[in-house]
Amino acid sequence: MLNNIDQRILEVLLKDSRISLKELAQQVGLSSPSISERLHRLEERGVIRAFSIEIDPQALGYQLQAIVRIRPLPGKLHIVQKLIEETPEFCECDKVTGDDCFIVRLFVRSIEQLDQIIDRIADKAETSTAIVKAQPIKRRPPPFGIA
Amino acid sequence: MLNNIDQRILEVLLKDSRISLKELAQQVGLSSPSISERLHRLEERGVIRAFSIEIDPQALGYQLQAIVRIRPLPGKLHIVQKLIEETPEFCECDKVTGDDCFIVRLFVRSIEQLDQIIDRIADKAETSTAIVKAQPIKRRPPPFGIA
DNA sequence: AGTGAAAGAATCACAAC
DNA sequence: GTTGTGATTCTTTCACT
Repeated sequence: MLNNIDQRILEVLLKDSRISLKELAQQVGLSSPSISERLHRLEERGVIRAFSIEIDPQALGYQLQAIVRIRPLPGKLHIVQKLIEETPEFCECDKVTGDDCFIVRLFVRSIEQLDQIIDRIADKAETSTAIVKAQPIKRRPPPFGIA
Repeated sequence: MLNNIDQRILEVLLKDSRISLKELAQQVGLSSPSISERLHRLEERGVIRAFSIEIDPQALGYQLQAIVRIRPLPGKLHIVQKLIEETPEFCECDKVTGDDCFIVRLFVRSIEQLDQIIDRIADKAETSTAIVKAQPIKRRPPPFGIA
């Protein structure tokens, strides 16, 4: 799927996407133009979805993080989904199989804010809230070495 | 917490972290040197945790995504956590309050692989697996406009 | 926070393997 | 088909305002 050079490019860019092509080229042992072409190909193929930044919620005052399972009441699915999408504190939302229709990640500045936000969907869905105590894996891409 | 200029810098960089300082400066209406200084301050303050890339798991052949709730059996907590960390297909892991000790995100190439990976922890923990059908919110930072 | 000069990097056309 | 070379253009950075 990906050769060794592409893998190393991805590894370097995951740590620092603003690195210059020149330095990236040196780290993987090729010239800048060839790295440039590989980069564009990785973008075209969709392997690199975006060059972005990671923002630290804590640095913005979000002291609490929760994962909430949401089971909309009959007929309320679309209203609930809309409410989730329009509440910016919900930062991840997965529609899943099984009892829980949505599993969402919520950032809040306080328990009071958590309560407020959950309350707003309380009449449209059943919810189970789990406060995040630690993050053994904060976020990483799936392996691209194999295949 | 953040002034308007910093907010706009973050917005632009979220979409493209490889943008040149010059263009970034034009988009927010300041000169390159002042943008450069603001960038460094945002990094030092920890607001920008990293300049990185988003890799698309689908482009790497991961057709399935699951969210798994994991309740280790008595005495098995640390073994289970280690197993999760060492299995690279687990790409997110939150240790949470409540019955479910861990909530993890799992990328796999097939149902067979999903079964294999879940089986490896089946004798050490109870698990509930929910297949991701859609992602109404793929991932976004919490609001930095307010406060 | 802006200006201008010097250093450095990206990109393009083209050559080589 | 992919990689390297060198010229041109653009960007970053630094001293100074």
